[in-house]
Amino acid sequence: MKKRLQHLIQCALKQLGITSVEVVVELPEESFGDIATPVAMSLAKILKKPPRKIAEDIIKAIDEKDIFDRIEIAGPGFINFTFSRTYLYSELKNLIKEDSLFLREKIGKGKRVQVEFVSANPTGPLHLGHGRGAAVGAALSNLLGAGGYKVEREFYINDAGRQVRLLGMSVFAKYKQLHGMDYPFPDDGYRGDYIENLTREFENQYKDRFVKNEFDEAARIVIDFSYKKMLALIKKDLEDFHVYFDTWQSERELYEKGEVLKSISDLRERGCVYEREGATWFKSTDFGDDKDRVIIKGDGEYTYFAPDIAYHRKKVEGKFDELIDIWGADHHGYIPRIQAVIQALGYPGESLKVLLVQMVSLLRSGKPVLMSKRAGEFVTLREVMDEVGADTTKFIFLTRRPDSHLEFDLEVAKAQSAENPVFYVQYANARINSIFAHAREQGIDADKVKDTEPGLLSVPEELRIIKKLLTYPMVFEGAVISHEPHRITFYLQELAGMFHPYYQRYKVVTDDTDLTMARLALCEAIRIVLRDGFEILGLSAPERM
RNA sequence: GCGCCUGUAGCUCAGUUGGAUAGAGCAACUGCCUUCUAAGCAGUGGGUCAGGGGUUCGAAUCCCUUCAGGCGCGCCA
Repeated sequence: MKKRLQHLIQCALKQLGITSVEVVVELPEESFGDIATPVAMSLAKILKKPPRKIAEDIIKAIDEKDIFDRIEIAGPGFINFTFSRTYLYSELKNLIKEDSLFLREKIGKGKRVQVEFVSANPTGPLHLGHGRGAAVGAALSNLLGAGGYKVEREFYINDAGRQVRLLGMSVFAKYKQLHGMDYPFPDDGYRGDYIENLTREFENQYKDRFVKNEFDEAARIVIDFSYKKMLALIKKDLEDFHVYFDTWQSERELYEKGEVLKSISDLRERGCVYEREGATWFKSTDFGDDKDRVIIKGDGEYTYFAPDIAYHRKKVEGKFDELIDIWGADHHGYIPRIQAVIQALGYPGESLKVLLVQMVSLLRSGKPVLMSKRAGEFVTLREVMDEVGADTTKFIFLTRRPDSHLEFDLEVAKAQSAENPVFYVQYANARINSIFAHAREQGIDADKVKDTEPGLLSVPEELRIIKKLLTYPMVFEGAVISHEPHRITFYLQELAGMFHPYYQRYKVVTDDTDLTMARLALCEAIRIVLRDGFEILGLSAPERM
């Protein structure tokens, strides 16, 4: 629809001797028309003519006027187009016939993109902030996949370094204590019920095998046991949240394969690494960072940054055309140094797009829920899923821009779980489903909707819905380009908001067979679009509610 | 102190990357189940788009500035 109009206007402009102008097309307020362009206004400056006069000339030069009912100039120089019914019907038929092919603009053209998200430390269960990252990352990945990209969803596992070691130490201390020994708990150790459970599981498997050992002697086994259990827990949480990954990149593997060493010597050869005060530094200030960063500490240990250099080196040197990292906004200060690494390796800093997902502040009845990881007190994604529901939780995340600060009130969310907009949208799908079931009971061959002529659809509600359906590809395209899945969410709410009143007012299945078929066709089209949206957003599409 | 994000209806948030009279859900109030599912529908009220300047045909949107909130500025991760 959009492309067709752009093409028509482009041709008209060519006739007027104007080329190389981008034709902006937008959806106006309904009373003005179905689709509009402000192009005459933006040409006013260049042509030094009044915009309304330019608009007139454009309209005169447009071919194929028959797909429109009206073309009008309005306001300061908008051109508003209203489609003819014939055109709407034929497009509706195409939609039903082509299904998702009709809906999804193939913008990616097979380009390979990697989306890395969640990447939570395997030291405990996922919390709500991870949930937001998961919902957004999954939806964005699905969106890009639908938009013609080849998408790889990656989870980076921090299975080396201090945090998993600390996890192991925490479990080890608890294990010793379990055996009645007085053993110091690490200062920054992990606490909480899940550590107790983990310790019991560990004891269950190894009995008293390590009671006489110091931590270092058992380190590898305790650490591995613990983080693997935690990782399994995380995987289970994600699975129940209906979020899936294609690859799991291990940090430890980067060490073991020598990638960390290699990437440092690579940077060294490029003259971007130096020694000072016993430490090894990366000269990130050469690439716009505000200070240089330590890679290897004075005590010979790697910083967190070191494997990240290797990791992102692997990314940029990999097979991907585009790279997207989704991070919590609290890591935003980390962007310049990672992009410095990328530039130091000879790639443009924009090779990596970092999408920041803002903080989630958790409330209960308006009061902040204080979360202390240290004390092991935090509300997990699982608790919220259990309390509020997975679809509802996701929907709350997907009705907001990623960069908006989110207040998640458990009580409100729970209260809304009955009234949540997600059900409103899913209910539309369920209703359509039962309409079809009913139609079949009446002996109607509902499978024929694909060949039905929708010409009998004539009430205003029907035409409005058809027009709405036909704008989906535009909304979809905008969502893909801007990396904003939430646009789909809002669209679905609007579509459902048209369907429910229609349902209330008109019966689909009546004695009039032809009209019934036409209306079933409309329902089928709505269902196709709803399901497409659900699929992208990672929401379930219940057949009945 | 510096950097990033945010500020839109009582509350939670959209606003098609600069377009026309700023929208939705919740909350409040009034009605609607003998009908393909009432998780629904019809209706009412609700705004100094944080404040102030600027850019232009046109600003919630872009620039400057003030205020308010969040986050970040380690040889932590």
